[in-house]
Amino acid sequence: MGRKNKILMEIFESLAQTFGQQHWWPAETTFEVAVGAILTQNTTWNNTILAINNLKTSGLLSLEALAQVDQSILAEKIKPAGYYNLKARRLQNFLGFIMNDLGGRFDALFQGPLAGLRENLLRIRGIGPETADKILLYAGGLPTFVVDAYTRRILVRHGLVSEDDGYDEIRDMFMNHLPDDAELFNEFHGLFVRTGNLYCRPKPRCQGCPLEHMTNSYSGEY
DNA sequence: CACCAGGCAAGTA
DNA sequence: TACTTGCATGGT
Repeated sequence: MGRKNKILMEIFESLAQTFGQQHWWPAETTFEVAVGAILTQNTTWNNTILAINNLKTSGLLSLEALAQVDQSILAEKIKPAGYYNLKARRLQNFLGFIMNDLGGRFDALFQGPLAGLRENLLRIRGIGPETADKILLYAGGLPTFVVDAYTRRILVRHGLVSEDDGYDEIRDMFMNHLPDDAELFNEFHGLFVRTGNLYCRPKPRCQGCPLEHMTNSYSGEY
């Protein structure tokens, strides 16, 4: 599949070798995945779990309950995830789309051509490209690539994308040079998150990164 | 104490 | 179009 494919697969193999299977995303249901995708926006996974657990113990983690609960009550429940007023609104925007536009059928989010499904999600206030791709890939099992802050930072530090490349450019790079494989995309993103968490912080703290040996393209920020 | 986290949208010029 | 700002809790 070309040179870019080789580089990307080398990165994937190197990380997979080091960290093994990630089997991301940890959740009991696909609905929980989608809710978690919104709650985790610009927030740590740990804080997201606290919020999800509050929803579970309050019996709010279902289509009907989440669609109907008072927004201020919802906000209180998800407080640990931060931006709670904003995210309560975003969750209910998402639920409104499912109830009003999909007739309450959550699975309809994933039925039809990928591009159209993604556009539908992007029209919802509070769902941007990363959240849309997370929902489609991790809840729907559809082959779309998730680009997050870690993915971007790792690629920039390896000189594979430029600082000002947009979300879709980076996503396209993966999708144009890798096979259309949801399992691969799923694992790849999980591995980027793991690597980013451990080794690729804003202030370079890259010692011991499994990708350290690919020094030919390092830009000197290491 | 300062800084940061798996974004996104609205406001400004 | 390009840049800035608000949103907020919890861990290091």
